[in-house]
Amino acid sequence: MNLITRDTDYAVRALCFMAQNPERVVSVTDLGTRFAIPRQYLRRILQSLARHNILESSRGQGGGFKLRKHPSRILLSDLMEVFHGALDFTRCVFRSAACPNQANCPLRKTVKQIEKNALIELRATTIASLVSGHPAAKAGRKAPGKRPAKQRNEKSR
Amino acid sequence: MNLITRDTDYAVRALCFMAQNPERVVSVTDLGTRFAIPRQYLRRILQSLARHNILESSRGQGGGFKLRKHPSRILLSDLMEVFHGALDFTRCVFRSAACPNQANCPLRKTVKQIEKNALIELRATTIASLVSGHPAAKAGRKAPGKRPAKQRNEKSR
DNA sequence: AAGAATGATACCATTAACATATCATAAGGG
DNA sequence: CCCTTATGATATGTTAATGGTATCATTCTT
Repeated sequence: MNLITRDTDYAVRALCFMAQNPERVVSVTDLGTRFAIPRQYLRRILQSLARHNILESSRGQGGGFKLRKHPSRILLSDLMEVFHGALDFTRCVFRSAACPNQANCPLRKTVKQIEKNALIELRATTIASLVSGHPAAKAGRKAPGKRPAKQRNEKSR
Repeated sequence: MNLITRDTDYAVRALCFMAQNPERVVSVTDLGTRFAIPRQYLRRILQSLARHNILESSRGQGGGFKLRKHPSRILLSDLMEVFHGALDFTRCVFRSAACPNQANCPLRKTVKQIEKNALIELRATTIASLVSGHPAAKAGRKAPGKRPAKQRNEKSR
């Protein structure tokens, strides 16, 4: 029942740093020591972000990662989706055949609505807004930028 | 990252049935077959609710459970708290010493605010609102009733 | 006294979360 | 050219949360 998992948390820290140091290519080793994040773990996270076109990577000596997108185009919800797949607060419970009235289950409906509202806020939160300290927007504001085509997440393999 | 776990789901189904059949004492066996919920599992759930004064239980032949509170006084958030303890979407991640700037971490702040909004909606959702099909309230409405003293949840033992 | 119910609690299985290890490949500097 | 430093990909291990079962004790009704 935790909204933000460690993957997302670590990703945010790394991305915020990169947003504050654009152009610079940062290695996992650097970031790992800087934020006291387990090296291999952070590495897998950044590799995922690279696969999802959020980061750009370069190999070899002097290699590392840098942002591929503008910080205002990297949404908190994007990161969560990279690690968990499409956000769905009602996932397992209702998907199971156990629930007889899938279609008009009142609990399902309610939770879906709550999820929808939370999603609006998660989409309003970007790396740029986190860096600037502006508390993003209250629900209702439209997040900037076009939403690109859906991509596979790191679990579904 | 799932808001509603099976405990909560099963609890809601059982409580909704009881709300529609007040005065009636229902046994676990009855509810279990009625909703195709594993008997022992449901039993543990209802026992928890009884310990938390949401249900009233009677033992022996003809015994079972019935509501101790009016359905409008049973909040969805109450049920979630019974099974998970105080709701905290930012639990582990930020609690860990790993985060250097606990106090003014921008991600933490943002997620706290999102949590707060979700909580308002979870508190506006009651067994009564679920039964009636009225989609509870939009964020901002005050949930009815006084909040009783804090109780231990089922995990912290 | 028998049977049907809950109270309490111990136990087990599965899955998700968190983390590490390793082999392959690529780039740069001596 | 080879050594070092980096990522790409992926296999494996560990711990905690979730979902579920079993059992003994107690209580109430008949």
